[in-house]
Amino acid sequence: MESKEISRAVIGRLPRYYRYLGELNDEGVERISSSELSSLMKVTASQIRQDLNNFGGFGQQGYGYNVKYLYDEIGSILGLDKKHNLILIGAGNLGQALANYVNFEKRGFIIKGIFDKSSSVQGKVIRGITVQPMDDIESFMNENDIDIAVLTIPKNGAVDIAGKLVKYGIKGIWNFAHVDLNVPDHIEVENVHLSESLMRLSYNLSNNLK
Amino acid sequence: MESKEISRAVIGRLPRYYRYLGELNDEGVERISSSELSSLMKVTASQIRQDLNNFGGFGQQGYGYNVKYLYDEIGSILGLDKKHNLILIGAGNLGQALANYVNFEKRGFIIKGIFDKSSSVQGKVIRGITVQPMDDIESFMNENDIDIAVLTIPKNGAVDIAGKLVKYGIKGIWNFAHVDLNVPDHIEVENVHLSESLMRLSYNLSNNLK
DNA sequence: TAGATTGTTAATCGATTAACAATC
DNA sequence: TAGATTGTTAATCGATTAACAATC
Repeated sequence: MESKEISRAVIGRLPRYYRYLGELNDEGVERISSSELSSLMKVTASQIRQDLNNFGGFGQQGYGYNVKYLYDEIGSILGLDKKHNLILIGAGNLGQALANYVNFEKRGFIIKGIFDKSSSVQGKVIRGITVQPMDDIESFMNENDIDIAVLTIPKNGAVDIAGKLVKYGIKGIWNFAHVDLNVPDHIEVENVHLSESLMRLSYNLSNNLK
Repeated sequence: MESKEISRAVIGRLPRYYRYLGELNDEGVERISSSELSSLMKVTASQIRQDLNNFGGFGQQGYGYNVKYLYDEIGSILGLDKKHNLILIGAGNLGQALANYVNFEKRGFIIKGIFDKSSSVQGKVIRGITVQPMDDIESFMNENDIDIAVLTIPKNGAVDIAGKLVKYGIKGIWNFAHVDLNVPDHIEVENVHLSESLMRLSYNLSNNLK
């Protein structure tokens, strides 16, 4: 869709803009300038204008940005105006926690199926969805229009399952397993490596010079 | 401890080095060169050597790096040779999932207390720990040597609680609440904003040009 | 119109990659 | 010693910040 390549750094900041604009909108704020937003978000106004101008001129000289309009625009850039059907692989503690996360559904991410290899959770109902065995993933994906798989299984099984998901036609994987998945280029992987996050905190605690 | 300032980018990569080295070590690999590790991790050998040399010369010309030694060194740089006591604020789905995450304890992160404002979970035992009311945080922190608070509560309460934690002497906050906490400079905050991660995936799905 | 603030170009800063002398 | 590979300097690349002309 976009012709020029947008840098990873810019994309990484979009959701945060989206969050602030959503809150401003909820508070009834109608317009905001890059410098007001800048002091709110603690980034430079220059960066905000540069970032936004990767996608088009959303503002108006002498006025600033219309909060609601910019919020919607960033939402659509992020693809939040479309529905995404998900399956959840791994119904352990983390999987169940994510399944129960209300906010995802609000943003158009809808969990359609839950799968687990352990027969002790199969048949269990989580958020109205019955946990199915792994072998049913293929037929489930054929019958449902699934975009995204959420991988909340231990690292050992993850690479294997990821390979299968690719074969079945998955488009994106939200990977909580503590491995790097090796999938073809046209599959998007977003990693959430919680233990790495905790290690960064640990480093900063040990080396805090401030 | 360190005198020169290490860039955020470098620190962000350390846990991944640590993971790969741990796996190599488990496989019985004794030595590795930057170029071997480079092709394994899909980063440049140059970057590996630059990154490591921020902390000292861990390698040997003509030989490479000793896997076990480098693993231990990075572990200690990350502060994983020390124990960290944690409290968990918010015993909802995500909080419980994290409490049951076995690997943290293995790395020296030990959950000492769990707190929740809802009386319906207070008294419940999670991983051997009884959920206490929020009002008990202060005395608990006085009696126990707590470094890190894990914030798994909705965004509304989070800023407030963070402020209190700071008063009670917390050193670091692992923040899963969907707000930016505004704490003094000497407090380390590591954010895990799951919905922002999912939005990035969504963006990449919509704009995948590959 | 005058004032405000964007969009955008230019300047700076920092991070990554390349190259190679040092050395095991 | 010769070969291999690091540690480190220099070159390149990309991202951030500053500045200002365009324009609402």
